Amino acid sequence: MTAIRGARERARAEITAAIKEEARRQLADQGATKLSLRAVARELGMVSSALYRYFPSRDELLTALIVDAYNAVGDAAERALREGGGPDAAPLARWTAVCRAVRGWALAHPHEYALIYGSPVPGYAAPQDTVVPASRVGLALISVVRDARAAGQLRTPEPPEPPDAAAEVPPEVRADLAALRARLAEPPAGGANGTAAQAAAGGEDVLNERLIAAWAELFGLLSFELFGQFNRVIEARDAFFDLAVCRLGRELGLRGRDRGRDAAAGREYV
Amino acid sequence: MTAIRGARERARAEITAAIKEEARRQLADQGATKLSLRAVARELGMVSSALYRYFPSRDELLTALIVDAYNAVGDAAERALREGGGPDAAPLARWTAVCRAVRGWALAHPHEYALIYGSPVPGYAAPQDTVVPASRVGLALISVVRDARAAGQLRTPEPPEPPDAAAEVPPEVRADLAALRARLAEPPAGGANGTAAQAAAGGEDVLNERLIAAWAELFGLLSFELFGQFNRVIEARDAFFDLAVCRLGRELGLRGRDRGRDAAAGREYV
DNA sequence: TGTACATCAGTGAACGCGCGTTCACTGATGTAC
DNA sequence: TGTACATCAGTGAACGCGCGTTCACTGATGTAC
Repeated sequence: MTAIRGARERARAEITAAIKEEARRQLADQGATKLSLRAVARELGMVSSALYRYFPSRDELLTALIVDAYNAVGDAAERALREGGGPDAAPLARWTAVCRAVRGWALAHPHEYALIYGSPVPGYAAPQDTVVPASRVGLALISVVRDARAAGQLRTPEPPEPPDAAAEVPPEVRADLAALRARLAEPPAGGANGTAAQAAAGGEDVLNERLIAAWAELFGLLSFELFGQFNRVIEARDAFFDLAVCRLGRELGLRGRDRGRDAAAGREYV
Repeated sequence: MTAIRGARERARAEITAAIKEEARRQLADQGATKLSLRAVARELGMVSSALYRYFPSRDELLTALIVDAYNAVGDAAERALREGGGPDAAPLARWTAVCRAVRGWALAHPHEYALIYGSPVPGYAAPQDTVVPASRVGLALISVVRDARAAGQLRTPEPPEPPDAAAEVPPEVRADLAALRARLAEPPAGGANGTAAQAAAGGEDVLNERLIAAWAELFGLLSFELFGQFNRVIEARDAFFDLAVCRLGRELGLRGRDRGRDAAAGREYV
């Protein structure tokens, strides 16, 4: 990756970008299924076969758009994590900042949202390249909770009332959660982190289940809003979303007031 | 609607049903966007133009499938409401029964699920006919809470801890919730129910916000499971779903144990 | 009960369209000596 | 610095496909008298 590249290489990068840009435009117009190589080429003043110099097939172009979309929403979430006050801000404020950033991106790019969080495109199988970008929003949400705990700003969830055996996290789920923790664990500083991790695990299962469910709820709210299920049900979309994610964060045990709730209503969503 | 109809009318109903059935089959194979009148006709041994005797366009056929899908999942939810023990069963058990029924249908009919809860089909605008069927699952969930309250089986939600002004339901959302309550209210038995409804409203807003958010979370969980977001994250799908909806129900204040949690793991979903 | 007419289901051909992908090709841009 | 060759971007035509929808038509099924 030299800073100065040959003219050919530069041209290639530019045209690749132009193709993706035009493809995104058509995506926003018509949705993923209507996206066609021919139409993109036509709009760019090229002949359709020329696109094959840049993308070996329509599916590869789609994959590139999917990766870009995951990265765009991931960027938005991570920016909110930093600019929402950094690790020192009130955890609840960070949580809602991330949620609002994701919603802001989704409202601004509904078809890209549908591309990655809606029905899978028929006949298209997501390749491995999408896995890491796809996880960025989830990781941002996890960061909020982690940082809060590190700062002693996390209440421990109250046991259910009345106590109920069904509230315990069953072993299969515990295994999933343990695998996740292992995957997310930073490389160990000391030697044996396995046992330490296991010791800490028991108390965390309930929290982690809530966190994953909150992650699903966030996108459930967005999908309902964007895909029309809230039509004739909830019209005060901004306020309802704020209220719901604020409650969610509080249920996770995040401390702090949700500063900026009013300020966010109008301008924060572009 | 006479019970005995002419042969023509009967044939018409049968063929209409056969068309929808074949269309559903293709939907399950390839998804909504690939559904084509020509392919349906071909499979039924008809010529493509013959379908226009039954559906004036592809969009009308799609609409019929959408309505059918909403009704199918609505049926499943309502059946669970009745067979999950009726109004006298423990509210939490009824709640999880409805949630599981919805999931069971979704897993059995993923493409129909995607048709109604996934990305909107581009260029297709859902007509008014879909509104009522689309609301049936939500109404079933509401019933659980209503019946529980009527039976004194509903805990009132605890105020947030620490008390937070942001936790109060803002006026715009209160207006939406009031409109919903009005729409759902049974015709008044006495004369002036307006004031009585208003009096009861204040205490209900928090509950109703949670209920709608729970509704969104239910489908957020299902969409994540069906659309692939849980891949490499949660593999114990049954157990995780049960755990999450059980907690959800408890957070709503529904009393009772979640009976049948173990029994449900394997067989209940078909 | 029988006949004359209207209604309807289904046919087959056609219109016009857009799509993804392949292939042999022409020039222009880069590279090695 | 100049020349010979290789690499690459883009062209234009073509293949083969499937789609939604229209239209004039043929028979069969129903209805009114």
